[in-house]
Amino acid sequence: MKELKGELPPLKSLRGFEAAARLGSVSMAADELSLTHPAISHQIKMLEEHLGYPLFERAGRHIQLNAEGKFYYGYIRKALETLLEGQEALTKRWEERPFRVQAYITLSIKWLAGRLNRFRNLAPHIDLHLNTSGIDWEFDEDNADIAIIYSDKKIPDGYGWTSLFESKIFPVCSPKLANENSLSAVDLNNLPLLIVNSESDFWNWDQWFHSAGVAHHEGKGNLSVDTLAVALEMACAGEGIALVNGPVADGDLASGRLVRPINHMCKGKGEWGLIYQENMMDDLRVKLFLDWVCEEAGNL
Amino acid sequence: MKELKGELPPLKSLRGFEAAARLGSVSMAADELSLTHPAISHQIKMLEEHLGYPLFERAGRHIQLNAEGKFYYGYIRKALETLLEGQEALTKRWEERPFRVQAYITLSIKWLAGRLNRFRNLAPHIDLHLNTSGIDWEFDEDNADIAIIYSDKKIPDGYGWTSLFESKIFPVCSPKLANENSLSAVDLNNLPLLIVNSESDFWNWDQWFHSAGVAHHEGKGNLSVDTLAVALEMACAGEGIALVNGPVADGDLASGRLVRPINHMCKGKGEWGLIYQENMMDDLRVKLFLDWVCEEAGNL
DNA sequence: ACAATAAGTAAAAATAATTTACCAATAAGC
DNA sequence: GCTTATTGGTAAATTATTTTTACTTATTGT
Repeated sequence: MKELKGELPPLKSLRGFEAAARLGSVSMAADELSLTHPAISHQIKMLEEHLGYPLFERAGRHIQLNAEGKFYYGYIRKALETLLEGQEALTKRWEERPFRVQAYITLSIKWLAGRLNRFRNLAPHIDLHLNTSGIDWEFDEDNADIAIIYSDKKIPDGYGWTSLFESKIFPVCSPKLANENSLSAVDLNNLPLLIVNSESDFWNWDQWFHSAGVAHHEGKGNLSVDTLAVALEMACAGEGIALVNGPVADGDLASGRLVRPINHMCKGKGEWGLIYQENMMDDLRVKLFLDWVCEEAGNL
Repeated sequence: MKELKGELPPLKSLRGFEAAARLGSVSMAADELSLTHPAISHQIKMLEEHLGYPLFERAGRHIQLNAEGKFYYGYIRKALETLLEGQEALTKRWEERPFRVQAYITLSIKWLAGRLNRFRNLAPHIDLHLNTSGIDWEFDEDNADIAIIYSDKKIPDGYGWTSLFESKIFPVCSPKLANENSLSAVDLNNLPLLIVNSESDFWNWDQWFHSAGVAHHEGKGNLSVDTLAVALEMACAGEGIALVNGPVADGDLASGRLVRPINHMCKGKGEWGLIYQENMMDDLRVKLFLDWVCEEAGNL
């Protein structure tokens, strides 16, 4: 796109010119724009001086556009209308822009997926984009407006945090596997564990065994997967024991697809919550989503 | 036309936004507009604050329009282009606007009409409008840019005056009438005089007779007309004697259609000249016309 | 002729824009 | 890997612009 060539008129004077031209009166224009009449008079003078010739006929105590003024008015009016139109269209576009929610894939499948229809009923005008593919464990503020994450770090300045679930770490497996085997923590070492290939899962298993007073020695027949969602599905299928942190197994426990073979539970270092940039609190959609998630989490 | 509704953006910031958006750089925009980069930075900030959301993505030390910014840019660009386009069209229109010349009907017929083609050759781009129908004896500044008039008044402030012809008052008639009659001023009282129904013509006859040392007594067979041009035509036809002031009979005297029955001539109170508003001297067309008329009048 | 209304003008006041001087972040060069 | 140059952002100070106040002129209506 090329550079604009030509000297633009004094832009501030355009409003005054438009109003005075339309109303045929300096005083009325001043009233409309909440200014005094000399201000309008001066604005018109500036514009006429910029152009080099008059736009109004001063007949007695009234002013009226002359032929050139009438001709010019059309352009000014169009330009100002374009500005307002653009602003309006932009605002509409802004209000309809996607609302980007970031959540881990497992939480999305096991907790969000079954609930999101309720949010969409609540706020059908919001164009929600759920982003689960983020490689990042942390809040990706460039690609999300809000995120549900598990964090054990201090929330940096400029970010808001709303707690959702406390960290509850416990093993789950299929009812069949639980019934066929004994129920002490030590015995888990002899069953196939479904290990998720992440630092936090390694830490969680260690922590759980440690808090149960049992040494965690790498058992045989363990399976490593890269997503908890997969591990849970395998647990349902009786392939082994998965360790969950938070609400991701709640649905399967309620339906009986999974059970807790041992009641022991420990806490992780962090907690589940919603994270967002503080200035996003002005955004109505953030407020709505935040309240809704809290309600769903039973955390009012 | 209805009032513009909606709050316009800070108009001064539009130029800065346009340049920065187009160039993708605050500094380059500042260079283009001969400002410093904080000025552009501030303009952009004003615009973003007015809208309530950002238009640029700040990635490191570079800026780039975001999706909304790109969308908005189209409108801003269009509005600014409309302003420039209007200005250009207006200037063109202004330069091509009619050049309005006021002249008495008789001078127009007897002096201007035969010469004007030369001016049109000289300045073919000028859209000359000759106005002779003005009832006014004086300069009608609302309807003319320049006028050729006879004036015996002081030229008011704010007006320019250029002398053309001195006042020369003398009688004319057809050669036939002149040859058939005696040639003394007294005798004119006995011939049919063609009196133009205007104060100045009454005064001219009186003045002429008085300066010739003859009493002017209302003769018989006089004819009153309302335009000197008609009186001159009647004089050509031998109907009587007309009195002229200035160059209006020069053409007919040269061609022999009219003669001066008596050589006596007197002066009126004023002179012929060009009158115009002083600020019109900036107008090239006024200068051109003025010079041309002076040349035609042999008054260089 | 007089008051009332509208617009123009000039100086003062108020407001807005720009610059200067600084900082922070990034990219490039050694 | 450290330094340097470039780019953008910020805040206070300066400068420029806009607006107002107070007054004048001109016209309209009574």
